[in-house]
Amino acid sequence: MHTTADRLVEALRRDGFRITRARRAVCEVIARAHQDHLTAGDIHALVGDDVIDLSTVYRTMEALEQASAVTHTHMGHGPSVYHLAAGAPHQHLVCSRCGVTIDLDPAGIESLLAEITRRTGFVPDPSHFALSGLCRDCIARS
Amino acid sequence: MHTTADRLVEALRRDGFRITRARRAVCEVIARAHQDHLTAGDIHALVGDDVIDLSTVYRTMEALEQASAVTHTHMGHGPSVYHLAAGAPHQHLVCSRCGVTIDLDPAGIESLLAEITRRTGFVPDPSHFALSGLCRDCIARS
DNA sequence: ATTGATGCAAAGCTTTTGCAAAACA
DNA sequence: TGTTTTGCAAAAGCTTTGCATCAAT
Repeated sequence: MHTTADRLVEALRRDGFRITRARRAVCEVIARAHQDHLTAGDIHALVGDDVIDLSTVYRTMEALEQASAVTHTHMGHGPSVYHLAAGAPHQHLVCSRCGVTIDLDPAGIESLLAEITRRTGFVPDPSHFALSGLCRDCIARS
Repeated sequence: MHTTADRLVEALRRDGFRITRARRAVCEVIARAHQDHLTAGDIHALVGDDVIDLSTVYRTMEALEQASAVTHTHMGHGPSVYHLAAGAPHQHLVCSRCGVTIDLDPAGIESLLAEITRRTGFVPDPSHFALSGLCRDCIARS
């Protein structure tokens, strides 16, 4: 039985990366919090600020992205967030007033993304940038 | 007959901002390049690096946004871009391979946005973040 | 033994801020 | 004159990089 961390480590190995203590630690942290969106700083703190360097976190995430094991999303202001590539990619909605983020299941917007492709030839990657706006609660409050 | 620059200056005045040489210069630059997406650095260079300070550009853009005369869009990597608020807001598509940006007529995505609102109560502001993906040419090349 | 990865420190890039001097109303 | 704005310089926040040392294969 493979844990998620093991699968991440395997992905790195498969892509020719060496397996180090730092990389294993990062894999364990992001596997454990696999539902969350973690910034490089979050990952650094979870591994332990004094255990590995922040630059090593960035380099490890770069390796994991190259191995197609994780992706990152730009959230506008603030830092980018990383999440596992496994599972359906989703669109992030971020409220410009209260900052809450919502993960939108891609199922319902696929045909609409296809419409963009039909008109422009452009194939969107909805998971790479968040979509800004106002959440239901902030609208209700205004 | 009012020029676009005059209209921007008026918007500032209407909002209680003082009209200074620096602000007038910024208004003229962004009015002249009204179709383009300019970064703060672009605007600074167009006004003249030695004419006003870059921080003044940022502060002027903040004032213009408060006056609802311009908006800014996050393009992911690179700096944010500013453009006139006049005219229909549009979705920016940015190619993650070649960097080209495409302005998508909002008519093409209204149904997508309405669908998101129907499901989540979230009202997206499509002009505030770009949408990443691959452009037609980069797809053809691969 | 080779090659790749790490830590550290420094820098890059975009954006923000504090403050005294200058400009506007 | 009274307040706002500017320039300058510095810093903040995120991310990248150079390089000598260390670890993995």
